[in-house]
Amino acid sequence: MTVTIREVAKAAGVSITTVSRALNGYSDVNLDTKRKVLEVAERLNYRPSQVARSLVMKRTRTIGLLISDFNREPGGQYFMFDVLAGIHERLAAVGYDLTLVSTTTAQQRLVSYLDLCTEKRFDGVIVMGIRLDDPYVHEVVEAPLPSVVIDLPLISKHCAYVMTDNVNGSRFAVRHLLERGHRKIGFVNGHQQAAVSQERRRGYEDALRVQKIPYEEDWVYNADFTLQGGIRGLKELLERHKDMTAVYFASDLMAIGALRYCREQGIQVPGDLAIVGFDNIDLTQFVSPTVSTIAQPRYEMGTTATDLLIGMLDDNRLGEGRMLSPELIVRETS
Amino acid sequence: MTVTIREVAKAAGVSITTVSRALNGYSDVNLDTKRKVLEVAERLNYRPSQVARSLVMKRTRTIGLLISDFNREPGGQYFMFDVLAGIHERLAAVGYDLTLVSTTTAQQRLVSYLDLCTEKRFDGVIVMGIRLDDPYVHEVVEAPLPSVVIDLPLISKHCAYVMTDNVNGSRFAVRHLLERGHRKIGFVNGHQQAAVSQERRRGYEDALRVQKIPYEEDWVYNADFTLQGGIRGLKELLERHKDMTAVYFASDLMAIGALRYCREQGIQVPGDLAIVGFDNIDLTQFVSPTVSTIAQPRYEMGTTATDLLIGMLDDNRLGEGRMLSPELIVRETS
DNA sequence: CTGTTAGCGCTTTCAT
DNA sequence: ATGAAAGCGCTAACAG
Repeated sequence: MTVTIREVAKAAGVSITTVSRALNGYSDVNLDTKRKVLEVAERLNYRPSQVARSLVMKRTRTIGLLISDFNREPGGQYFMFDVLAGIHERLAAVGYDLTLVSTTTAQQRLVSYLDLCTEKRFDGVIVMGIRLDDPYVHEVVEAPLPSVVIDLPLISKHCAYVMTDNVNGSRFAVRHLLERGHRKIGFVNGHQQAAVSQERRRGYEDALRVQKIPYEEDWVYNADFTLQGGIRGLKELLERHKDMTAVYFASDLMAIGALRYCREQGIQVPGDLAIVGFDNIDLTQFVSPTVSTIAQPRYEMGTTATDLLIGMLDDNRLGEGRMLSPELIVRETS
Repeated sequence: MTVTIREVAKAAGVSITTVSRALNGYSDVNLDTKRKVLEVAERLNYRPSQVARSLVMKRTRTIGLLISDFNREPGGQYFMFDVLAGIHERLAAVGYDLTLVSTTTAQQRLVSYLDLCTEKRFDGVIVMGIRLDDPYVHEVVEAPLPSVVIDLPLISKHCAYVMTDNVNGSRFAVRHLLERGHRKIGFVNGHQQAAVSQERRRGYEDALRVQKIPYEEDWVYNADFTLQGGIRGLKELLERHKDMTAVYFASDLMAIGALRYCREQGIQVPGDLAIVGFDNIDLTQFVSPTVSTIAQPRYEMGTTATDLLIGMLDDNRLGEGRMLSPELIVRETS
C-alpha cells in the first residue's frame, strides 16, 4: 500500500542508506544522487514513516498534554483553550506533535499517568489543571520524563513550571482598591486545592499590610471559582461586614456571579460596592458594568511552557520556574 | 533504559513470543506461564512500546484532529473547545489517541495536510473549521484515509460528516420571530466561505415563504460572524429598512455586537427591535438583555464525529452524514 | 561518497 | 502450549 524507503531505493538504483541520507539532508551525498533520490521520492509520492523513525531514533517528537479534568465547567475552558493554543502553536513551530491525554483515561485503564506516557513514548509532557491533592503530583516531579507544570510551582531536574505571578496579581488588585479609597475590602478566594489560591490570598494579605490594615480571616471566604461560589461568598461577607465597600474575587466568574447578586439586591456597583476579578475572561467586557480584573497572559503561558520543555528536550536544560506578569485592567466595577 | 519484552522473556524464562501472547491475553497460553509472565512484567515495570507495536501492526490507534485555523477569534473558541471535549472523551473511551494538527503546520512545511497525516500514520482524521474555499477540501474527501468533517456536508466512501441542521435552526429562529408578530425581519449572515452560511440563509428564506412573505436580497447582509460584523450588518439593514422590527443573526457574537450598538443608539431591545442569535455561547446568558438563540449540540457533535470515525475504522462502515438537531432558546431579546 | 550489516521492540506465521 | 525466525520501515555505525 504505502511506499517505503526500500522501493525508493530500488527505483533510484541506490541503497536505502543513501536514500535515508539524501532525504535527511546529509552532506556526504553526491549532488546528482541526491537529486535523483529526491526526484524519485517525489514521483513515487514517498512519505517516510514517523513510526519507524521513532522506533529507531527512540524519540517520538510527540508531547503529551495531560489535562487533569477536561471538564467543561464554564470559565475553565477559556483558560485552557488559550493555553492550549499557545502550546500548540509553539510546538508546531519546532516540529513536535501534541497528543491529548486526560487523566480519566489513565484512571479507567488503571495505570498511572506516567505508565501511559511511557507506553506512548512521549518525549515530554505538559501538565495542566492539576490540583495540590492529586495523587500523581509527585509522580510528575520525580519522573525522569521531562515535564512542565502549569499553575503549580513544582520543580526538579526534569520538571519545570510556569505560572502567573499570582501574589503580585492580588497585590495589584487590592492596591488598586486601596488607591480608590477603600479600606474595608473583602476577598472571595478559589478552592484550596489550587496552588494559585494560596498565592492570591498571600497577595491580598501583603497589599493590606503595606497600608497597615490588619489581615483578618473573617474578611476572606473560600469558594470555588464558580459563579455560584461568588454569589455565596459575597452574601456571606456582606452578612459578616455591613461596612464592606469592596470585594476582590479570585476569578472573574465569581465576580460576575457577585454582580448578578448585586443587581438583584439593588446594590450599586461600583457605587455601593467596588468589585475586582481575576483572569480577564472575555465575559468581563460583555457584562454590564464591565469588570475590572487581573489579566493572565494565557497564550503566553502556553508558549512559555513549551519553550521550557523544548529547552529541556533539545538543549538538555534543567527544570526551572517561570513567573509571568499579570496586569491590572481597570473597568467599570471599580 | 526502558525495559523491553526481551528482558521480560529472559526473566520469566520463556520466549518473547510467549510474553507477547500472555500480555495480550491470548488463550493458548498455559495459565501458570501466563501468571508468571504477568508477575515478572509487573515486577520489572514493563511498558510495551506502542511505537514498536504500531510499526508491526500498521495501526497507530491515533486520530489526527485537523483544525483549519486554531485562531483565537472570540466565539470560535467556544465552539471548538466543546467539540474537542466531545471528541476527546469518546476517543479516550475506545482507546484511541488524539493528535492536534493545525494546517498552518502543513503550510509552513510545504506539504499537504494529507502527506502530513500519512507520515504520522494516523488511522483517521477529524477535520474542523475547514472552509469551502480551502484548497484541500477535496483532498479530504477523496483520500483513502477515513475522515469525518465537521460543519461541511462532504461525503464519500471514507469521508463522513456531522453538522447541526442549520436550515431548521434558522427556521426555528425566524418562525419564532414570526410568531411574535414580526413581519419585517432582517438577517445578518456569516461569511460566505462557511457551508453553514448557505444553510442558514436557506432556513431564513423557507420560514418567510411559509408565511407568504417574499424573500428579498436587501433584507440580508453578509457579514463574518464577528462582533464588528454584527454591528455593521445591523447598521446597514437599519439604513435600508426603517420599518424593520426584528433581526436574526447567524452568530451570537454578531447578535451581541448588535445589542451593543442598540444600547448606544437608544434602540430598545426587544421593544424597538427583537434579536435572535445562533450558537448559544455562554455570553448570551450574561449580557443584558440575555440573548435568544439557536443552540448547537457542540459536545455531541464531537462525540458523534468520533462515533462515525470509529465505525469506519473498527467496523469498516462507509462514510455517512449525520445531522444534529438545533434547539430554540428564547431569552429576553425576543 | 556509497553499500553492508545490524538493530529499534514488537507481532505473527510456522514448526515442534 | 511454546519457540525460532522473519519482518514492520527506518537509522547508524563501519567498511570500503
